[in-house]
Amino acid sequence: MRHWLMKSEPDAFSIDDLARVGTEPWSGVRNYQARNFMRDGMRPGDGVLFYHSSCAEPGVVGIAAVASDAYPDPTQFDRKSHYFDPASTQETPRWQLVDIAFKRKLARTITLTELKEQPRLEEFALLRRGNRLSILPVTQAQWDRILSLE
DNA sequence: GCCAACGTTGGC
DNA sequence: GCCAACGTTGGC
Repeated sequence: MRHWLMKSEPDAFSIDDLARVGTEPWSGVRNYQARNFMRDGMRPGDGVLFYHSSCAEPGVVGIAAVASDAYPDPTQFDRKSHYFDPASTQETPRWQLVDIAFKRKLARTITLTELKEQPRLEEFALLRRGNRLSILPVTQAQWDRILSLE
């Protein structure tokens, strides 16, 4: 089993939203590297750190799990969607997604500030300079270390 | 709101 | 294939 971190802006979709709906198709990813992680890397059951970005207190707020294999993101075909991609066709869809299932909310937010203070997390992709990827791989050691802070 | 760091686009 | 311009992300 692999582990991942997935970012979401809480104003758009928060850990509480995920708790409410239970399972959510992770639509709208329009970055090839992030898509490739979903398409080629993720398997049902993989653990996901749910991260709030672009907010007052950025950090890891909950645990989720990959709940499906990758399949075409329907929003790419929807002309009314913000994520519509005119270059994508039903025959050769460009964008894929996976379903994400709520597991639990953390007792508290493990903040980005705290993560930066951890010497053993220097290699963590989230903390790398200029990182903007919305989906990142997390090693078992990083996963354990981050959750030990809870 | 600012700005650094990227990714993408499109002219050539 | 290069690269400038532009758009986006995301912390602060």
